[in-house]
Amino acid sequence: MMWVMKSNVTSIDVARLANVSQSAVSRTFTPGASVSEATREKVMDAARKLGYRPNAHARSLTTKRSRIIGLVLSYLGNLFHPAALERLSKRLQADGHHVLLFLSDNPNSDELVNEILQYHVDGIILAATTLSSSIAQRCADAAIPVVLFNRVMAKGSAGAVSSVRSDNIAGGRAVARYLADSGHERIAFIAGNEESSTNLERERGFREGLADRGLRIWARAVGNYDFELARMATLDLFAGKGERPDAVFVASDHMAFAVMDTLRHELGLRVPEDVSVVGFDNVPQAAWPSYRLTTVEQPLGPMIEATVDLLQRHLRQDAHVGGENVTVPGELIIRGSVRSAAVPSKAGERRRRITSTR
Amino acid sequence: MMWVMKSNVTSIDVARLANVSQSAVSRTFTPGASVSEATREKVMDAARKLGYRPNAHARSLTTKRSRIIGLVLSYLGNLFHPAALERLSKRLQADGHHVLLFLSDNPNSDELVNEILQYHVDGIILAATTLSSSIAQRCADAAIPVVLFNRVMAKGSAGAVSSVRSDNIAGGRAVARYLADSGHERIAFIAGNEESSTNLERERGFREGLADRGLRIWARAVGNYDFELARMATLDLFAGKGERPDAVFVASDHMAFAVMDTLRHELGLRVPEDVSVVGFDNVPQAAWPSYRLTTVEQPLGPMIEATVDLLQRHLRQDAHVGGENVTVPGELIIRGSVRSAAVPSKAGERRRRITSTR
DNA sequence: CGCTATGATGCAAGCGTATGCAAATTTGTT
DNA sequence: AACAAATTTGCATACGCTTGCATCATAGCG
Repeated sequence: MMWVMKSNVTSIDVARLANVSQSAVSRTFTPGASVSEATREKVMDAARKLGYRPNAHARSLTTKRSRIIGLVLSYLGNLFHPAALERLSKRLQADGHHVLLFLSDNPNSDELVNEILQYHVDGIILAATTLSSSIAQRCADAAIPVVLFNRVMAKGSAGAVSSVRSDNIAGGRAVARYLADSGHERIAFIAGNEESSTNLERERGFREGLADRGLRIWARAVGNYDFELARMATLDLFAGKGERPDAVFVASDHMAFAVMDTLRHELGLRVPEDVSVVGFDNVPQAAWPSYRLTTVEQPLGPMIEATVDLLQRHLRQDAHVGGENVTVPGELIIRGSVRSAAVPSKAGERRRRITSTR
Repeated sequence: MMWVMKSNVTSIDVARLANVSQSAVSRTFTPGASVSEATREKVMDAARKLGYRPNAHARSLTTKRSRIIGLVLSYLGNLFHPAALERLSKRLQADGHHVLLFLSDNPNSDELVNEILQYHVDGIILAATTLSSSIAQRCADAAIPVVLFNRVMAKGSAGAVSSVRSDNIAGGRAVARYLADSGHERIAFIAGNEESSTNLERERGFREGLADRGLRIWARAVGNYDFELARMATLDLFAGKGERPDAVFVASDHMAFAVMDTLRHELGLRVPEDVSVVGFDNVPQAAWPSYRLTTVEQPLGPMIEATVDLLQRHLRQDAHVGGENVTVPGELIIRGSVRSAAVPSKAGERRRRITSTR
């Protein structure tokens, strides 16, 4: 077994050893090809002896499929991203795909597009909130399917780019109603990246929800999905000596942690007694006892499934399928960061279905 | 500019349009090849017009270098991993490499090795704490350089596999001394994965450090680098009605958060007043106000540099360089989770150089 | 037993690029 | 102006694999 460690073992070597043609070797390693059981075994034996593995580059050169998916992220600091990355990656691997990872916060991504396309990836998943949409368009132009994860195209020509996201609008609205219904009046909002579709939608839903209850955003600041900036935003919002917010809706859990920490440890305020905090994403840390953050779930499982499904569908049909936008419903996860009549038991949490946007 | 979106533009198409040979095209895109300025421009023009990008697969078929690095991780739940992944990935990209990501907690990784090797990656970075060492060996046998990140080979034949880690032994020892010197007597240890080299070394250094001060581990439990298991371990350690630990050294920050949360929110104990907690890694969250965790730094910057450097060196010399083991020194980051005479100011932290192992 | 489906096999032509070699061109030198 | 040296260019082949096509062996059927 694998005595030879010459790493450039080719199908020809195997063929020679097995006394068959090179095609036979190729066929044994091509699922669904026509090979008799006899030769298949001869080939496998020889292959094992030589430590042969088909060369993926040569293969994709002829088949024009690389079984590689390009995955683009901006950074992993926001805890939602590693979680998404991990599950996406494992899911794709399970499907026989492989993930070429691109980490880039540089929206001027001519470079990026080039490098991705050089590898003739079968598809691209764009999970970078901040990347310009033009990159998506350029990839789609190159006739390779693109699906936006957790974001949508700014507007205009959709091309062949699809998207998957949770229902940010409904989520924002649910938060607004929940906060209003539990008696809050001076409700602040801390935005993420103001350009991002996620923030836009969450804020919009939030505004609408407040309006439904005859309220409006009482104060607003921008945290740009960053921990430190969220801290500054909090200090801003609570700076004056006069009236202060009695609740803050934060556009991401990651920022919400900063907000809670700042409130508690810098401003000496209690959460939720003095001020309520709600986040968005439901990252694992939101359930940690230090935070017990009430938040809107982004249902990773369904989002991943939808993403992979879209990709698969694009791959099967060389017919140019138009872009499709999937919205997955989430739930409001009620933990302990909001003051309300009925506080859930110490470590418990309640889940509340979010009614669809319209 | 790029009117044509036929994606299979080849160097031949470009050659035709530019009135040169295919070789000329190839040469313009090969740094260091011999092309006159005149033809280079003709080629570039044509290439731009057609939207040409060299096919990476074809290229690596002939050059036998893919500019792809395989990066293997087990999971991203432990916050040290995403941080490492992000910086590694960006560093490699900056070097013109690309990252093929493999997420796998399955140590029976015949599959994994196969899939990696099919892509003829230029090198492999193994950052999965739990993966069996045999996989490293098998890759090294295939004559492709392997560097272990944040872990070392169990033992035995080193082959061409190198490793980079921080000085876990010195770190563990520094914690022991620090805890002892600040007056703790009943010092507990919560282990990570007991097989992992990181845990082995940290625990060993810790034991040695305690011995230096005439102490020994007062109680011990296993958290297996998992949040929930660390919680259980904590409950275990503090179960009895009698004497309890007055300090806990936890083998990773990620588990340390669980420990602090459990101590504070389930057991009603104060940190650091009632019990001190020290972690390992210095992940970003360790600095968050809710935790202010005293911990041992794993200096990501230097570790990344060392890793990339090793890789580069292996790539340059086709001569089979033997394995090299790099150990990067870290520092003890003193924040607020340890009771001591001099508590650092509210938000501050002190850094203390760790003297080398020997 | 002969004839036709059916499946297994081999041949050879690509897939898109890099590169050694020889020819052609430019440059430099006297 | 003539020749040597240096540089640029094109030709042709190789990289390792897949796949259409033709051939061959086998089995199925009347």
